[in-house]
Amino acid sequence: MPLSTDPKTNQLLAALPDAEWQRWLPQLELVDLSLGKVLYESGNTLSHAYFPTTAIVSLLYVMENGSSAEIAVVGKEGVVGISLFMGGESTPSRAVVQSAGHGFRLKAQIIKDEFKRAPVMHLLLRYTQALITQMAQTAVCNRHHSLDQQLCRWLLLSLDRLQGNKLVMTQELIANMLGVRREGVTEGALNLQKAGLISYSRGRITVLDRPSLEKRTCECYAVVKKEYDRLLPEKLAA
Amino acid sequence: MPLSTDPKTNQLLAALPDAEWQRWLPQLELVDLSLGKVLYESGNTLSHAYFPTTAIVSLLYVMENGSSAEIAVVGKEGVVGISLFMGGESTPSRAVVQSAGHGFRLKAQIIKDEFKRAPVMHLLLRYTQALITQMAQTAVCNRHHSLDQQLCRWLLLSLDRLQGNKLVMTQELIANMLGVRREGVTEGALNLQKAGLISYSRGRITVLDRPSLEKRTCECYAVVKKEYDRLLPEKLAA
DNA sequence: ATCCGTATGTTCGGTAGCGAACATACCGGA
DNA sequence: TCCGGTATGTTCGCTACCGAACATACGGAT
Repeated sequence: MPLSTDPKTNQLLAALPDAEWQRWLPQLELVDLSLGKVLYESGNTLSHAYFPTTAIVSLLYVMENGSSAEIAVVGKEGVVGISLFMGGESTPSRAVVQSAGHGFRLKAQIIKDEFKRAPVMHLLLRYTQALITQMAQTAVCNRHHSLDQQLCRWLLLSLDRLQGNKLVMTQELIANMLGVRREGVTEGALNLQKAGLISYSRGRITVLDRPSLEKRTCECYAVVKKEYDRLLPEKLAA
Repeated sequence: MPLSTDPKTNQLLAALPDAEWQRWLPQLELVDLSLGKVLYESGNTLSHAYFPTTAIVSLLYVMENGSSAEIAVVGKEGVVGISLFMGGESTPSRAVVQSAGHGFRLKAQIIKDEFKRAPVMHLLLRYTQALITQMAQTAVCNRHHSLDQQLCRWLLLSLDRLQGNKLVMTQELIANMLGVRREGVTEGALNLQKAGLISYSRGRITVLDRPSLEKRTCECYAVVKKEYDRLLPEKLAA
């Protein structure tokens, strides 16, 4: 029977190759994870990575208006603080203990040292973290924001991934992407057209007033954009 | 002005350290990414990683009933096929070209070889992929499933991350996690209690009939569970 | 110049979940 | 044993979005 004080109750620690296990064991610190404890706050640099044994930790996205959505749960199968080895140092999410228990933690520097040896990987891992942010924000946006706002977000994100201010994209396709009905997209697009922000015809969309689009969308766009810019600046320090 | 036939239009390729750039360049294959082209299908092993230059690719989760939701977009800033270096080989998502254009691809084996050198990382990256699946599925679930189903999913995911069949958790907290009103959770919990699947009182929930809970939830639970089991089996080949 | 496929627009009833306000009832501590 | 705080239950009107069915109209191909 695994005890909460046995690091190997955590399945990741249990699965460590022997060499790493030997290196890490003396550094592992048993911690009490009491209900509501915040392991890291949105945007903060992490001091430790946490390996829960008997606790559950929620990864939360908190909106500007305070409403929130869980984007993932971490328990004895995982680790809290993936940004430490993803290379991004922080994430726009918050980690909160959702069910009290124990776990082990490892100083941030130790985790980071472990990953220092791989050069290319850093680049791709940083990108991965940006992608993960986008996914998480999508989940939150699906929960909390209107179709109109999501449409703006989607247009902006798509524009950022191309050059220019035109998109070749039918409303039907956009609806599939957003997971809504085509009619809903028609309505949203009409609103934007009436407001003079975009114009479109048979699958060709032109963005006429990007600043207004950015004003109209929810915060989700900015969060994602900011993370991409942070993690993947134009001039990447290789 | 970046051309679609210049690999460095893709920002990840542009940011490669020189050594890797020299190694990869001869292997990069220019490909035409036409609208609707499927770069990989849910669950399939990837043959290539794709670095778009002028195309946009959507990562889609497709539900059993055919409805779908985009969980992320990839354009010139990124790469399609992160599971290749995450170690999971495949994902339960589909990648579809959403805006025609060009890109470069690299054979799967080449990407994998690049990452062969790092032992511990494999473990954590596999875990990360499982976590990503959970996030993506959360986004889809938020969009398409009823609060009742999401509640079942949430209970099951939480149980999997602890031992036993009890949870210490108020409905208020669950509501925060799911990003819904507490009243909605109350209603859902009542339904489950009436049906004899759970019992609860003042923050203590006991699951009485787990199989029925699994029948009642949406497919999202199974998808996530399966990915965790696949990527992190009890006996991990280190 | 016309035709047809496909993209877009419109309407209608139905419903899940929201926001707000309030009612009950359990449990632990004084 | 009683009290107070907190957890749970209930109601009401409202709105965004759904599903379905149908109307219009653009624009490329012949």
